[in-house]
This record gives sequence, structure tokens and C-alpha cells, in this order.
Amino acid sequence: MSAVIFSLRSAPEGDRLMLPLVRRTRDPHLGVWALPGGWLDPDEDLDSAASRTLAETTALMPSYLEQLYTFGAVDRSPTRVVSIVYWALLRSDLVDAQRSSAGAPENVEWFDADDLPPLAFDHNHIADYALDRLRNKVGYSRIAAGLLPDEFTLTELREVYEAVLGRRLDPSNFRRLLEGTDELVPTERFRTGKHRPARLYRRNRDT
Amino acid sequence: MSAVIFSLRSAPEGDRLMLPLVRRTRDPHLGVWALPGGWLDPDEDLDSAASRTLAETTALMPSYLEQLYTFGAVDRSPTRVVSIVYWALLRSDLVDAQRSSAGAPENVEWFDADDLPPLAFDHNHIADYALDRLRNKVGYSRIAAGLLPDEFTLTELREVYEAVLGRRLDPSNFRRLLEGTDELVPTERFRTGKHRPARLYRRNRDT
DNA sequence: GCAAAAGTGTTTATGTTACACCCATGA
DNA sequence: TCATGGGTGTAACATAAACACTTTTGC
Repeated sequence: MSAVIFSLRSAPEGDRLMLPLVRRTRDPHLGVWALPGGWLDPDEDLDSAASRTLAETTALMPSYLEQLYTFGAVDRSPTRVVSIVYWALLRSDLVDAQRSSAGAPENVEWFDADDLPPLAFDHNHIADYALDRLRNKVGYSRIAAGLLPDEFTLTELREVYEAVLGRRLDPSNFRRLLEGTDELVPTERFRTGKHRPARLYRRNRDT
Repeated sequence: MSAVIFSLRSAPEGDRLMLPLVRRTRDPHLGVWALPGGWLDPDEDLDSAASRTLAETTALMPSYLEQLYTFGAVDRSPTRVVSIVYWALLRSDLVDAQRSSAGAPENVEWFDADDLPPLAFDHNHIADYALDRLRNKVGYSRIAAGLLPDEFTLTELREVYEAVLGRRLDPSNFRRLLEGTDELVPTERFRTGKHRPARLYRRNRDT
């Protein structure tokens, strides 16, 4: 049971898609970076086990969690293991808050999803596969809002899409696309800043 | 390790999407219909194990095979089992040929995919999920050709799509859609019948 | 010639992309 | 009032759906 966990972190060139890795504390691949994982409890269903695994690494609740794939190549490891992998999105504000507080777990580090170090087992392959799935899913669903706080402006959401997809989007077309769906609801609050205040939106819980 | 295997069978109202079930020979759910399955060999990768499971039930090679999902709810069975499920497409001509020969396996029976009997464990749920995936995938890929022999007319292929999707498609638009892709290649052979001969096509192996 | 399926062309609707332009605010 | 991001409008283009029409065969 492993998890590929995505969140956003601010960088000089804009937000970057990042994921947490843990340093292995035992053989094989001792000391090598790997996806966070754990063992499946006999009386626990798969989604719960994925949540628990994720909580043990980040101490946070995911805003999105989905099974990715089950890997089981014989050469994955000296002792062959079937690995059920989940992927998840975390609200970036919660991750940031936790990192500045005392609760940051040991030997966990965040890496740029597009620039990972060599990982244990076939975890590079798994992480790439998860990234493909995320990018694909972002193309046809509004899932990326799960990386943002409860309320956000359309520009903030667009920047998330740009960070995930790796390309610029037209602001006006992006707005129209999302206003046409019922997955986003406008609030009466505005984000005030340097320029014209921007309306805040929130995710529609009913869909 | 279980498999949801789809093929087509002729019926009075046109081709129907069917899948094979096996009668359970032991408790729990003795005598109840279930998806074909088997146990994962320790030195076998998942795709191979799925192929083997499928061969044990149908004695045939699938024209398409893909992992569906891994199920593991605690209440799936008295003794909880993690079940890695694959789904597959079989060429209908091979299935028909085998059924009329001696090779038809015992206690295997084909059922209409939209009208299944009550199944053991959560297999009804799994079969429905596989059907959703098939119908969804047919919408954006040319995968359904895997249900037909090597060579087929566009009308035959359209009827496959109609059987899978459960609705009629416009013949001329269907033709244009498929001629625009490179997943189908025209041959110089024609199917002669009551009316104007129809050109035969085959799947493009290179894509 | 007629019926029926094969195959072509055209029109309409719909959605996507590009981009010009106005609006509201802080400085 | 100017710079800038927020927000609206619209024309161009691509894709899909609907359907009229021509072609080729068996009988």
C-alpha cells in the first residue's frame, strides 16, 4: 500500500506541483527516497488503509483520494510484493501551516513532481503514472480545486491548472468554462489586493 | 484475482454483450454464479496471472486486457480477500468456434451483461463497474474492434458499438469518425452479400 | 427496375480558441 | 490618471449531429 500525494508549493516562478517522499529506513534500498507507504491491516478496507498511510506521512486529511493502480511485477523487489497504490490531493494551505508548526514529520521531504530523485523499487514509474492521471483528470474535471483552500479566486484556480498542466491558459476562456459548470459556486466575498477585487468561489459540495 | 470477460453473441434482436460466469464449487456461496478467478502465483506478474485466469475459464487469448480495479472491502467475504480484477475483450468468432467444438469448459455459462443473475460476493458491483468502464472507453477509443474477427465491415463494427452502447449510431457519421483515425486500415477485400459489397477493414497493429 | 445497404456531401448546431475591449481598484 | 488584474463580448475555427442524396449490388 503506497500513496502518491500531490500539493502545491510556492516557488519564484509560480506555484509548483510537489509530492512528499520518505527516506527508507531498512533494506532493500536503505536510505533511498521512496513513496510513503504502509501495510494493509487485515480488517481495514482499502480506502481506509490509504487514508491511514497518508496520515502517517503528512498528518493531514486529503481533499481527494483515489485508487491509482495495483503494481506487482516480479522484479519489483527481492521479495515480490503486490503494491496497491493510491493518489491524493492535499490543500496547499494546510500543508504550509503544518510545515511552519511543530508537527512536520521527520525524514519526509517534498520534491518537485517533475524533477524527482531516483526512487526505490519502481516508484519513479509509479509517480509518473500518477502524474499522468492527475494531468489527464484535470482536463475534464474540476478536481484541481482540491489543492486550494475553501475559498479562492478564479485567477488562483487558473494558476493551479497552469501549474498542474504546465502551460498558460486564457483567463477569460477559463472563467467561462468554469462558470458554465455547477461545480463552483460564487460567494459574496471578494479578495482585495493591489487591483480590482476578485470574487471568491468555493467548491460545490453537492456534486 | 478475477476477470470480467466480454464478448458478443448473436441474439434475435441483434448482437448482445455477454460475459462468462462460473458456478462456485465450494463455500462460501457454493453453487452461486461468480466471476471467473484464481489465485496469484508468487512468481508471476499481475498481467500474466490475469491472462492465465482467463485462459483457465475460456481457453482463449483476449484481444484486449486491462486492469480494472482492486477491491478489498472487509465485508466482501467471511475471510477478507483483496481481489485484483481485470477486464478483457474476446473475439466473438473465436468464442463461437470454441463453443461448437468439444473444448467448451464445464460449469461455465454466458450471460447477458445487462441482465446478470445474483452473483457471489460483490461480483455484481464489479461487473457493473467493468461495464461502465467498457462503455466509457468505447466512447473515446476504437477498442471495440477487439470483439470482431481480423477483418470486418464498417457496418459490423458499428453494430458492435451499438450493442455495447445500447443505442443506434448514424452510419455516415460513424464512417467519417473512423476513417479520420489511423486505427483502422482499409483492405482491398469486400464482403459480398445481398446488396452492394462493403469494404473490409482491419485494426492497425502499429498504433 | 426495385429494394436495401454502401458510401458521399451539405447544413446546422455546439463548443473551443483567440483576442479586443471595458471595469474597478491602489498608488 | 495610470498600471494592472478582473471581467465581458465577439468573431474565427474546429468538431459533432442530422439528414438528403448518389452508388452498387442481388433479385
